[in-house]
Amino acid sequence: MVLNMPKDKRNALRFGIGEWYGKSFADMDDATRLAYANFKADKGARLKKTERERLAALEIKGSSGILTAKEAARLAELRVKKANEVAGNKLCPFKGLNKDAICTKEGGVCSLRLYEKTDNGAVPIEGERGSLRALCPYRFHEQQKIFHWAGRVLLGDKNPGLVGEVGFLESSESVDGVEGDDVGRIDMVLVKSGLPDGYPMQWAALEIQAVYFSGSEMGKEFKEIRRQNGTLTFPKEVRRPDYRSSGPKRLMPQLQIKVPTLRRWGKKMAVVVDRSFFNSMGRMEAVGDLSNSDIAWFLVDFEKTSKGDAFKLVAAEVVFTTLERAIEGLTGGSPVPLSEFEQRIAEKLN
DNA sequence: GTCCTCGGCATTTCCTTTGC
DNA sequence: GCAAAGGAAATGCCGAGGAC
Repeated sequence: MVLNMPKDKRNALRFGIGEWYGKSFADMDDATRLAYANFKADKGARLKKTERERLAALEIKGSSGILTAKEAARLAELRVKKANEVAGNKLCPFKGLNKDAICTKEGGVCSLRLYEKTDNGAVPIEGERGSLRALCPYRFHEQQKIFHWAGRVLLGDKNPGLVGEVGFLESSESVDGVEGDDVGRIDMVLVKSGLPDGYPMQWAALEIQAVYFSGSEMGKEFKEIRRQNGTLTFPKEVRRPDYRSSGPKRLMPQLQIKVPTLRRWGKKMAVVVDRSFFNSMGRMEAVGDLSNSDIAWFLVDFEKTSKGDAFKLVAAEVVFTTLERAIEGLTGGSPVPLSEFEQRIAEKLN
């Protein structure tokens, strides 16, 4: 951890942009860095979900040549809107499900990376400490590797069906709410394919957790990149992956709400994080086999083989845990003895 | 002064309902 | 079929405050 080193050394290390619109920040040329820093996405040109779905449906129907005049006009209109969307935005190379999918993350920073200050600017730290910290959940969608991986491990099917946003908790009637409203959703469900009709459905829930950052807004970094004409310089501001916000605050409540129900149903929860995220948590006692677990942690690395290559997502390791051990790990510490805690209270009273 | 945690507001995304 | 409006949940981000 950065803090566990001398202060002068700490000041020479900062987190900066790891990947920007899918490309390695350290390896891109100055002109590209400058162009990205100047880029402003045209949010107004983006298609709505219903428009996107309608376009896809009409394209399929149109390929068989049986569109009505009204449908053909609508298709032409949506194609123009799609072209405008692509022209006014950057593409995301990781959203594998949609062709020409655009990046919708403000600023387009996919991941952070640690840099060391040098006389001439900065160099990225290599090795484990220099690994990418994914900021955007779509970073994990690269070529849908994680879905193939999780499907194979949990369902014995490397090409499972994918379903998003499925409501699984309904509210009770209350003064301010109506009974039956969805109050909780599972982000993604992997469904085993190819089962005979009437055969019990086999599926697993999947959560992806990227890390948020804490520190100055990225806009200040973009401003500095413009000021330096795109050269690779040491990050202007201090930022760090905010594992406390991402783990105990975001991921832990999700697991506490969803896993008990999944456990009653005899289903597993897959959680996909990068290795740095997992290592930032407290130690989790693993169980030896999927059958004894509630949660399967799918840990990924981001590697590149040579300078200039894009980083590739690599399936690194699967760790099986119970919910209880996962909560202990996410909490990230062991309680102090009661006597020590009461001593601390006494010190604050004095 | 710097770093880290965490509370909470803002924004995004999605779903449902309604009316044309 | 489509768009607009409204609401809910999830996510993203900022900044205050405490520790060092």
